[in-house]
Amino acid sequence: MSYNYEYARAALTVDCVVFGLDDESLKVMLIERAIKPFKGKWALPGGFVNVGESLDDAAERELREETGLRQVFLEQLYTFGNPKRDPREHVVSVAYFALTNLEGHDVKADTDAANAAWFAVDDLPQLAFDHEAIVEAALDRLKGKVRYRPVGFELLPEKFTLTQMQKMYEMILEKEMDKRNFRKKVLKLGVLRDTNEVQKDVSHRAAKLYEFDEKAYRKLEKAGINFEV
Amino acid sequence: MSYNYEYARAALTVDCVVFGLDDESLKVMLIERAIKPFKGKWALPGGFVNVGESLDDAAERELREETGLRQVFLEQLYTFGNPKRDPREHVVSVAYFALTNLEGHDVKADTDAANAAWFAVDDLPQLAFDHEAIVEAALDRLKGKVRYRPVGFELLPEKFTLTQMQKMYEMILEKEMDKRNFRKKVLKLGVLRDTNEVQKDVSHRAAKLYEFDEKAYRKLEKAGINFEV
DNA sequence: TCAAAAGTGTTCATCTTACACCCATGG
DNA sequence: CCATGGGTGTAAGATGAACACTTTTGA
Repeated sequence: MSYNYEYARAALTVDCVVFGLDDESLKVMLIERAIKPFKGKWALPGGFVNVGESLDDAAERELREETGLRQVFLEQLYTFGNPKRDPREHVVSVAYFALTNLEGHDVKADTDAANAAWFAVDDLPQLAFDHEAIVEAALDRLKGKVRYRPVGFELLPEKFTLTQMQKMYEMILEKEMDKRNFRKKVLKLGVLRDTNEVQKDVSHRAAKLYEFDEKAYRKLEKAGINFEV
Repeated sequence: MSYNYEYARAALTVDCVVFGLDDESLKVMLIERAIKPFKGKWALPGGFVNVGESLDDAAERELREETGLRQVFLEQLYTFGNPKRDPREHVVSVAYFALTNLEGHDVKADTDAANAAWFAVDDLPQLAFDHEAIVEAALDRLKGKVRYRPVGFELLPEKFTLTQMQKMYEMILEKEMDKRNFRKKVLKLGVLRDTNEVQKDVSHRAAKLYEFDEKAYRKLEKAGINFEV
């Protein structure tokens, strides 16, 4: 089977920058390429968009196929179209960025990717294609977005402590924050619900656990009050 | 001549949302389609991306070819890939948004477009394809961006009065601002250079003319001080 | 009883907002 | 001399930044 067009066409792919967080650092998921070009190099999960398939669907599908991840927060980032970015031919890639909580997402490359793993964003291996630039753009977007949109919660477990939340902001924004001011500010926002539970199995005073209250957030958003950390 | 691929490929286009400003309103440039589909309907300037051509180049080229505009501020916005957005086949469009000052840019459709004209954003005709959604996205981006990036200056003449600048913000953000507070704030930012010139041919006290001081802005940006209106 | 992290208020400086009148110019 | 927009300051309230000690818990 083959397809014929009057004019030449670039190929179209999606690539996903998936962020995860643990105690140590902000991480990105990479897969080891099983095929040429850049065979053996680390790259972002992604692949070709099918004709008739929306871009969002393609990103979701590739993520599922290559990393086993589903139902993560996924948002279009930017489209990379430099004709030299792929050595084979002109391949335009629509990049997505995704946030997920690392806990319980042990990655197994359950498909044709050779291998999948999390890497700290400040210690990435050399990447295939222009994927370094894509990760860079995703990081910029994350940094810009996290301060005025409640996206960071996707990186945390469902129930989290204020200290975990503060550390998330500190890791993403790469600056330290004052504990008292941080708590005052986020509690005043009114989007955290106290679960009346506390941490278990910690060898110090157990912290309260909070949840992000999506409904409350939507209400505030409609009222024109804006989230800002 | 024809081109052959092993897998089907979507077509790739760019579309540009070009904003301009006059005393009355924020405007968008549209062209009347000379060919099917949607022949006779208004649409965003744009067209097919050539293989081997970068997306930015394609956007610039299409803008030049279809509207005669050059050297406008042009930035990638979002990529629209719904397979149904073009009735012919799956066409993925990378949308750009552009800012230009309307003065002296009399549009002449100097090419194959039937006609080109400016329309107030709050009074657009029915548009071809999903171009309404694209304009919407561009407006959202403009509103979000103008408050913390000095992009609005692209919409003003090179030398402008503070009142013109204030009106620009009021039109984009759709809310009124206090004259004294506005002036205090923007002058304190330190990115406006007083040209020592004043308006001519006005039948009232002539206002001072200012220029945007790009160098000063870059310095402040490097120092980590951020622009915010 | 010690180590480790949780939790909590006040002060000072800065920024935001609201608000009204005189000035310069051309017709 | 009048119409039109240009230009200016102050006070009150809200917000942001700096800062240190006590509490709880498990080992």
